[in-house]
Amino acid sequence: MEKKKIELSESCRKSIQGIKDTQDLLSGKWKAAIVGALFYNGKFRFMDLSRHIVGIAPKVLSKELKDLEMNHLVKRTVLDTMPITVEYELTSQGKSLHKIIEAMGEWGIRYRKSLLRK
Amino acid sequence: MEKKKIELSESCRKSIQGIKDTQDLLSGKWKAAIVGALFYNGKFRFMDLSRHIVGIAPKVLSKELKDLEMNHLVKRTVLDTMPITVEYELTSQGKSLHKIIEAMGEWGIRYRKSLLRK
DNA sequence: TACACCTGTTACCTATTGGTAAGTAGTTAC
DNA sequence: GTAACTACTTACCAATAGGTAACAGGTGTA
Repeated sequence: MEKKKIELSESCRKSIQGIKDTQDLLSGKWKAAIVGALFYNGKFRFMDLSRHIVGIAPKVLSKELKDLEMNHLVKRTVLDTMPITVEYELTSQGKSLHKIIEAMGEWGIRYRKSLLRK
Repeated sequence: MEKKKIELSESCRKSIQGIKDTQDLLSGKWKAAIVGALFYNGKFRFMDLSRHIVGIAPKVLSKELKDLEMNHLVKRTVLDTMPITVEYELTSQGKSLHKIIEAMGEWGIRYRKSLLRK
C-alpha cells in the first residue's frame, strides 16, 4: 500500500508560522479590538478607550495595553497636563496591522449579517 | 473647562464589534493556524493536521476542530475507507476568511524578520 | 471640606485553556 | 499474535485569563 506523504511547501510552513506569531501578539479577548479602536481613532486616552471598548475592566485594559506596548505595537505617552493624561497610539509597527484589522472588521460585519439572515 | 467628547462614528463602532466577533471565532492558540493550514492545503485528515500543526495535542486539535465546525467554518467528512479516514476542509464561510489569514501570514513573516534585524 | 476626575493598582476569585499520559475500538501488515 | 495505523476520548492537572470590587494618589471645582 502506497503512503501519501503530505508535505507542505516551505512557504506554506512559513505562512502558518506567521499566522501563529500574529495570533500570539493579538491573543485574548480584547487586543484586536483595542488595536482597531486606535487604528480608527488615531489616539486615545485611557478613559476614552475604556468607554469605547465596551465592557472592558480597567485592570484588563491596563494589562492588554502593557502587552501591546511591550511588543512595540502601541506607544504610550504621558502628557504634562493637569490632571495628568496619557495617550495611547499605534506605532508604525502597529499601524502595519491595518490589513488584518480591516479584514477582521469587514468579515465580522458580514458574518453577523449572515447570521441574521437565517 | 471644555469637555471633549470623543464619539466614534457608527461605522467605527460596527467595525470594532466586527473585529471582536472575528476574534471570538478564531480565539485560542491554534484556530487561526488550523484555518491557515486548511486554506493552503485544501483538505487534511486528522493525523496529517496534527503533524503539520506542530506541537498540538490530539485532544486540543479535536476540540478546536469541533469549535470551528460548530461555527460553520470547517466541514468534517467521514470517508468510507479501511481504516476509516476523516477529512476536514473549509466551508465557503471558512474560505471567506482568506483575506485575514493571508494578511496574518504575511504580517507574521515580516514581523519575524524585523525582530531578526535587531 | 467634600466630591469628581485622572490613571491606574491591588486583592481576590472562578472558569477556561491547554497540556500530559493513557486508553478505546477497529483494520491491516509482518 | 503482535505491532502499527486510523481517529479520537478520557482522566487529570496547572497556569492563565478575565472578572469584580475597592482603593490610591494626584489635581481641580463647588
